[in-house]
Amino acid sequence: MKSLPPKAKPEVTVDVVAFTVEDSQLKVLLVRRAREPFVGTFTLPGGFMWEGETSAQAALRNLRTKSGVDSNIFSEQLYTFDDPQRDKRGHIISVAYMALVPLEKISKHISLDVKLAPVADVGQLPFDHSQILAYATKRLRTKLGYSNVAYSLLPKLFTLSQLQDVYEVILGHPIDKRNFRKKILSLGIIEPTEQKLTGRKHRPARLFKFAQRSYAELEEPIF
Amino acid sequence: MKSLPPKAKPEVTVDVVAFTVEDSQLKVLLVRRAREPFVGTFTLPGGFMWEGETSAQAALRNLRTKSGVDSNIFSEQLYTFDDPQRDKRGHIISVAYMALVPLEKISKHISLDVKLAPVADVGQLPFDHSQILAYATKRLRTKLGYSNVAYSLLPKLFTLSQLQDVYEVILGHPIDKRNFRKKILSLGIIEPTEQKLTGRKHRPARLFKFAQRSYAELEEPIF
DNA sequence: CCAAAAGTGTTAGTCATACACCCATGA
DNA sequence: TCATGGGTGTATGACTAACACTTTTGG
Repeated sequence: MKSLPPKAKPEVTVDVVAFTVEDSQLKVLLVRRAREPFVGTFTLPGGFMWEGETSAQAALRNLRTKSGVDSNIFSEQLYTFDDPQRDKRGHIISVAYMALVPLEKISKHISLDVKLAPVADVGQLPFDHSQILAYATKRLRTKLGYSNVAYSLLPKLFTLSQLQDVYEVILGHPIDKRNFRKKILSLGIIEPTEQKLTGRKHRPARLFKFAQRSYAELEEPIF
Repeated sequence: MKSLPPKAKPEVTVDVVAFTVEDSQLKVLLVRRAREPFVGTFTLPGGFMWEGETSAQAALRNLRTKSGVDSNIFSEQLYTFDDPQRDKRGHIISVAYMALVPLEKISKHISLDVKLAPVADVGQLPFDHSQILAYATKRLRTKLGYSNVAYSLLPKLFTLSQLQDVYEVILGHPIDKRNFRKKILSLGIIEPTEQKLTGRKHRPARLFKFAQRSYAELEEPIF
């Protein structure tokens, strides 16, 4: 291998894959680019990392300034994408983050420049954002299997059917209702409340809450 | 949050956690630093990433130039460590890599400046290298459970006891010999050969090989 | 013949899976 | 009273975990 000039250094950006579940579909937040390259097309929100901040801060800052989504959401670093060709402007590496947001915290920010796209049919995204999205989707699926992350996609109170829907949508296959309830309750990560969800045209569902609304890994896998 | 000057950018380095198994212990490769800060102390091999190369290339390049270890080893990106305070010289982020090396490929490079330290008692390392090492150790443990990575720590031919030793050392607990053999053989990731390992003062062991000597993830977890 | 590691099956318990009906409500 | 989703138990098969003795070699 040739020695390149040791003083030429790549620049660092962050990109955020913000997921939510809507209408029994896994969706990702996309924003319209304000600049070249790819002005006007929808991409993952992202931008340059600044000196003095962490990439995690940069990720949330970019998510906030580009989409308005803010406040107390789950996020975690995924992977650093660094193919020298990934951005035509030069060698720009990207630290990718995944954010999980309950729908209620996104809806009000939807606009002409901020949209939710079903992951199943986003099509091609600019840069290597399709690759980043694929990586994030896989990570989310895996993570669901050994942690309580589902809390970050649901409101404080939810029904078991809503919870099951989150699992089915992300795992991509149906789950038996009785087995799901047995399993999830035996893990002790959620607790029943006295409240019920009424006003639907069927039997009211009991509302549950997560025992802990912060990330925790489980001893034994769920699946 | 205040707007920092958008043109100040962090610099990018790579650090490599190179594991091997020796004497029934998980060990990590450390090299003596040639420069300030921390001249003369042992740290993970690493260095600046250059423009035009990927971080994966930078990781293997640094491993090679600082320790001599080369040629066809397993490596994967772990995580990007980016606390602005992690390096006193300024905001320098590090893309951490894990490398897995069979002992035979390391031994000849051991010297006054290159050593193997048991992970169980390395003590504190400079920078945030202890944190990086802890992260790598956890990743390795997890990965062992759903992939064939063990191949990367063993010679082409090995006995079942050697393989079991790798698992026990990394997982940190003993495994029942009969159950281990049953399980690992049922997965089909290794195959028996006709050869035996003789010359020991006990019954010769059959030698096995991995069906595939490249990374593969398993359908079902091993543990 | 002794020491050392190699090699080999069975059993009991636990866990995952498959499966169908009644209930409470709003319209 | 009908349509809709909420809520519940059991039985079977599969897998995990625990366990001890014989074999083959070198010294």
